[in-house]
Amino acid sequence: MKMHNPPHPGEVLRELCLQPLGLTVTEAAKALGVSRKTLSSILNCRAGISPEMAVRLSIAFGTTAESWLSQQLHYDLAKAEGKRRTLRVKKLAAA
Amino acid sequence: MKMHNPPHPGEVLRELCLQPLGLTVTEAAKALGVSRKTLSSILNCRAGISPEMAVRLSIAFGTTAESWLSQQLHYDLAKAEGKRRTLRVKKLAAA
DNA sequence: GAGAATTGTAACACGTAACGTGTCAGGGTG
DNA sequence: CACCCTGACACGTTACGTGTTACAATTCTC
Repeated sequence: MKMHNPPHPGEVLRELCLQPLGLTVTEAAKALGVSRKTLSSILNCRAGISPEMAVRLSIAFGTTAESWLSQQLHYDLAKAEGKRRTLRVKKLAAA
Repeated sequence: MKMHNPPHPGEVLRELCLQPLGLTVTEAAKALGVSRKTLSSILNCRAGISPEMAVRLSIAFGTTAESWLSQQLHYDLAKAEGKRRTLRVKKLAAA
């Protein structure tokens, strides 16, 4: 069940929301109530989906905020898991 | 299926991990490889579970990192949803 | 009761992240 | 050519996670 290469939510947003509707970044940013740069950063994988942004997306595109944050979670988690072996942690309970 | 009052992961951590094992904050912090303050902030709901912390918890307590981040997600989301009506967002697709 | 351990928390510093505004260069289109 | 869209950058603000240090309050132990 592990996602080895979870896509950045920005890619999904662009391909599943903006492109099908023929929306430009400028238009979408305006509708979402954020700056063009903010949306651009997300679309280009330079920023993550914040909880507030997830709610904005859920309003604009009729999806659930949870689905966006869940994608972001798996993306962030994949990176954190990559550092698992570098963390010095003692086991406190049965693994 | 909505979680109206998702508990802060810190409460869960204290009640389901530290207390059953009789661990002090100092001991647990040392085992996790973080400062006492960092763990204390989480336990007292002043800080969230970061992806790296989730991995640390998964190692120490034999749980999954995803479960911790998922709890944090729902906690953060509940707060963001509270501001849903204050966000000026235009609908771009069918709700 | 006295001393030690535990805990919460405040102050300060640092790195990172989200967000805004402004600007600029390149590409497409009227 | 002029205009719009886009990506990228600089700068500033705000917030958060983390560490260190320090202090006060509580609790445990002798």
